[in-house]
Amino acid sequence: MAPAPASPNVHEEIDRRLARVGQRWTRGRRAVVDVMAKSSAPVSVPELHTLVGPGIPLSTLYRIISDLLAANVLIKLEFAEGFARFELDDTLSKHHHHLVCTGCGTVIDLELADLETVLDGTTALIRKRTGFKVASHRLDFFGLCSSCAKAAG
Amino acid sequence: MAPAPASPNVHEEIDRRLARVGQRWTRGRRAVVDVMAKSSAPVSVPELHTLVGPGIPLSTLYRIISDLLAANVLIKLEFAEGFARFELDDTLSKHHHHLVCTGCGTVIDLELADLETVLDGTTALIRKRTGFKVASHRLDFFGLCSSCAKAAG
DNA sequence: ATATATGCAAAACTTTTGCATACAA
DNA sequence: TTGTATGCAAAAGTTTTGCATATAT
Repeated sequence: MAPAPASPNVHEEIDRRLARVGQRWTRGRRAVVDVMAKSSAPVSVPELHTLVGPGIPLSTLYRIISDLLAANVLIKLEFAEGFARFELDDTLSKHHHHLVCTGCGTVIDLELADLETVLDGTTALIRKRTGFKVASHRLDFFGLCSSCAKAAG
Repeated sequence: MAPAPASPNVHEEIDRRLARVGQRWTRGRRAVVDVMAKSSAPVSVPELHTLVGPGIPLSTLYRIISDLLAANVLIKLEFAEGFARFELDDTLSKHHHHLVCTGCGTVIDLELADLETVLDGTTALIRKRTGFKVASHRLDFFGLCSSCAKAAG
């Protein structure tokens, strides 16, 4: 259900992607990538700041995030919260969707391989109908997580 | 392909929703709802400011938006642009998805009735697998619109 | 008449940037 | 050594809020 944990292969692949755009493998980037690889849900910058400790200032975290986006190591997501969240690129972990709890705000990763087939098939249909050339998609489900559902009765 | 245009019925239904939470039907709200009803894609507040004219200050627009969200007249969307977009609630127009052009940033509304059946069926699966009680979903496709695809060769 | 909505100004919050210094290759 | 990354401080962009006034019902 959660994306694959960080493996040495992932680490090597990130290394390759940083090198490709002339980025160096620094303490700060290692810290950010480690947090992202361990997290089973997208992370915001303030959360990241807490998770990596106050050693790295927010401005640097934002710059690291921006660099890792440019290197195709991370992707950016927004859930109408007023700030952005980030997670490892699908090609580094596994393509997945999100369950967003409207009760407590928690975001849960979810793999739905069966649904992928349908969505991929839709790509051709959209192109024929509209001329739009789909490259990727994003699917979020909103509702109540099991504990919020219980609390609501 | 685009959502249904504003109809008298929609207007009445909005009226009802405002009344339900004790909100008044004012010049500013009428202006905002009119823009939303005419637009075939989600609108940002700065865009709204341009579209309704400078007569209504940004702070008031933000407050109107906030009120209309609370009255379930609008929904809030974010596309990783750094700001939010808004559109009429699905129950006032028609449930649809979005094509987001990564070339020019344009967002296009798209109805995919056939896909809805599959997605609705997925709800039960998710609940059984995870205990998460899905209430709604959101599906965005990213890629190049026909003109950007042409420009890219 | 009375509660709600607006306008203006100020502030809060997220994110970006300039510049001097520190660090990776 | 040389270009890239960091830290600090300041700024920019989006969104929120306090308070007095205006407006809808």
